[in-house]
Amino acid sequence: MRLTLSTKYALLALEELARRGRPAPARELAAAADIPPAYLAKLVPLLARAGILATQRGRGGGVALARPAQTLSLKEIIEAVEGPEALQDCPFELAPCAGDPRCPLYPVWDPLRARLVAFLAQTSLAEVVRRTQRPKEEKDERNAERP
Amino acid sequence: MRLTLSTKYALLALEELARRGRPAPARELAAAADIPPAYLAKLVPLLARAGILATQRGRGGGVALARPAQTLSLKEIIEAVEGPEALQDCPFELAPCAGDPRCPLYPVWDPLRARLVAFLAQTSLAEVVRRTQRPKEEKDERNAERP
DNA sequence: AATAAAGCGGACAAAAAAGTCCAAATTAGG
DNA sequence: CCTAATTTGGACTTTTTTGTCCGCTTTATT
Repeated sequence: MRLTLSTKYALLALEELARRGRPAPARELAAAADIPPAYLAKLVPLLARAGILATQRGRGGGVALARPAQTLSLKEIIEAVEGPEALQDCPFELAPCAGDPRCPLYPVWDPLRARLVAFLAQTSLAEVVRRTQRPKEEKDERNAERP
Repeated sequence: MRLTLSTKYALLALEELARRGRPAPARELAAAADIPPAYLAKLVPLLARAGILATQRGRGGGVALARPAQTLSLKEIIEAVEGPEALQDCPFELAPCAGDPRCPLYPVWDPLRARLVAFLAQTSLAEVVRRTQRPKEEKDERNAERP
C-alpha cells in the first residue's frame, strides 16, 4: 500500500494518453498533465517493461498504450510503478508486518485492503477516462466515447 | 491519504498501551511493540497535544491514554500524527489535486476514500485491541474486556 | 538534598523519494 | 549523410522521511 507521487504521475500521464487515443511524446503528456517532464521520462521505462506502454524512439516517436485502455487495470499500473508487492502490505507501511497475519493491525486492515485491491483490479484506465469528463474544453463530445 | 511509518508506530504503541490498561513508560511500549524508542519518543508529544495521550514526567511517570480506548478513533490518531489534512487528499498524493474535484483521479478515488475514512472514524482503538488477540500468551482472557 | 527515571526539544545523520541534467542511442525527415 | 526529435540510462542534487543522540526539565523515591 505504498502509493507515492510516482504512481500518481503515471496515472495522470496514462489517462492523458488514453484520452488522446494516439501516440504522443512523453514530454507532451507531461506538459498536458502538469508533470515534471524529466520525472515522467524515468517512469516510462518502468511502464514499457511492464507491457503497459509501447515506446518508439527517434524523431516522430513517442509512447502509446501497449494494449487497449479497457484491458489496463489500475492495479497493474500501480504494480508496474511501485513494484509487485506494493498492494500486498498494509497501508501503515512495511516492516515489521508486510502482509503478516501476526501483525496487530492485520485483522483490522486486511479486509479493507482486499476490497481496495479488488476495486483497483477491476477498474480500468478506460473507466478512469470515462468517469473524468473535463469540466472545461468540451469541444467535440459526441464521438469522444467511440473513436 | 498519506500514511507513513509514523502512523503505524503510533498505532502499534497505542494498541500495546490499551492492551495493558495502565500507564507505562514510552520506552517500555517501544520495546514491546518493536519500535525505535527514540522515534516513538518524538511521536508522543504529537499524541499528547492532540489529547490522545496523557503524559506524566519524572520518575515513575510515563504515558497513558487520555481517554478510554473506546472513544479513540483510528481517524483521530492518524490525524494527530500525519496532520489534519492527511485523510483528505487522494492516495495518489498531494499536489496538484488535494481534494480538488477537478483532478482527473478524483471521481475514481473519492467514493472509495470516503468509505475508508468512515471506517477509520468508526473504528476505535478498543476495536483494534479486541480484534487482535495475540496468538501466543493468552494468560487471563476472562476479564480482559472489562477492566 | 541527592539520585534516578522519565518526558521534552533541538541538532544531527542516514535513507528514501522527488526532481534535474546530460550524454548516448535510435529513428524519421531533409 | 546530416540534423532534429525522441527514448534510455546514469549521475547528480534537493527535499522529505526516518532514525539517533544529547542535554534539559520534571518528579518520585531514597
